Amino acid sequence: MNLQPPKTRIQRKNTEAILEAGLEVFSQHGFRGATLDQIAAAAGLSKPNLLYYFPSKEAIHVTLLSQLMETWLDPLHEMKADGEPVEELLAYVHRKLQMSRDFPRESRLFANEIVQGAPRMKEALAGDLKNLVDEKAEVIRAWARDGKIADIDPHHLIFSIWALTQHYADFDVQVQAVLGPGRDPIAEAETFLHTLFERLLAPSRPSGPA
Amino acid sequence: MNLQPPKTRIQRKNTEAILEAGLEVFSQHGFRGATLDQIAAAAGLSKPNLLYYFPSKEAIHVTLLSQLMETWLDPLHEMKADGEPVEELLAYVHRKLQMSRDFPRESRLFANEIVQGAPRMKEALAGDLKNLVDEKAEVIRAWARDGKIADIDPHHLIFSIWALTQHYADFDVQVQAVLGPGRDPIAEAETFLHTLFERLLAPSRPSGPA
DNA sequence: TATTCTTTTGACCATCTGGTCAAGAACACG
DNA sequence: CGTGTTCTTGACCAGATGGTCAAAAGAATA
Repeated sequence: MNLQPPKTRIQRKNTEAILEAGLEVFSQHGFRGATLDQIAAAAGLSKPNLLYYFPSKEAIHVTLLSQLMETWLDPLHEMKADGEPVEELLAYVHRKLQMSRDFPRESRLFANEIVQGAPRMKEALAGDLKNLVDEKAEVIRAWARDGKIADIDPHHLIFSIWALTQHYADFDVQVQAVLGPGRDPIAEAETFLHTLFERLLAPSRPSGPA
Repeated sequence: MNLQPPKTRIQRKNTEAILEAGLEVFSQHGFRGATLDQIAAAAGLSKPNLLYYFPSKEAIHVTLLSQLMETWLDPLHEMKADGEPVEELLAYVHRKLQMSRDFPRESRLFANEIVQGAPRMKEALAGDLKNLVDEKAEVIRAWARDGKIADIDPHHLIFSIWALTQHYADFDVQVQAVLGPGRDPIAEAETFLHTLFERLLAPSRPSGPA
């Protein structure tokens, strides 16, 4: 078992290479679809060498998943109760969409895991994730109560943000196939989603300070 | 190789059982994650017997996928240019959400395939799917031009319907984990999505006959 | 340079998995 | 009932795959 922070320079380099390779391969083929040989090759190591750094295939996967969880929750964490509600929510949408652009593999790794029933993540979902979402849902509910945004279900609002933004990473092949070549799906999505959430969130009877 | 429509009663029964089992197993584990033994067991057959009806694992998968494609496009097909625009679109959302409720395995089978790059479906996506979507996008564009609905990108509108409805099937574990027990996610989604699309589609300056 | 600790690897293994095959069981039908 | 056809299965196989191990090669340190 390795220590949490790799000690030597060479250890750090190789564990990083393995995780990068694992991300690449797992996100493309899923856990069972990925092979140690693929990952080893992608990391530029021999299979036994790879297993010198991680005790098993599953260990690599688990490490990736738990690292990912933090990155994944970050954008939601950044949404602050004391900001301007619509702005805060639109900014959250923006951050999530940027993640689809910048970290599509991470998104697909996550998607693969969830679609298949999250066998290795259920606790995290019902734990950290649920807690954070519940907390932010309360913030959103308060905004709605104050008439700052429309009165909609906060949980489903958050789901809709996830669904709409991650779609552009997870279903990228489909999006590309349907749109055809020469387009920038995420740039277009930026505009579209801005409009969508602006309209969805606009309070019925605006209560304006300013 | 089997004839398209299974001849004998027993052939029909077994091929059906196999496809049902395949759907169950593939949708839960993905193509590579599924094993012939699992499928055979789920179908109540021995592995060699299963291979008497389908020449290979891939053949089962392909059969499922192509059958699925039709079912999948149906709800969009039903959206008619001569209906009331907002109604037609909301009805489409409704149908898609019902599919998430009634055919979650089909949705996940599809999701698995797309997330992993659609290795066995790319042609279908760029062919039938793109054609249908382009056609319906034109209908939507016309509605927008006539001021019947808001002027938004039709392709991304369709993507948003897919993303939002399929999310409740594909990411069901996550939705359940976050919402906690004792709720009916899809019933709630029905309300939420109705509101969302109503607001999104409402034309800026209503052009009303009636 | 000698010694020790870390890193790397070739050879190997047990198991799993997709798929084959020949022979037996069940069935349809005259 | 007899016979040809369809259906089913136990035994088997080759290749892939996750993982082991002992020994070699490379740092690091003295």
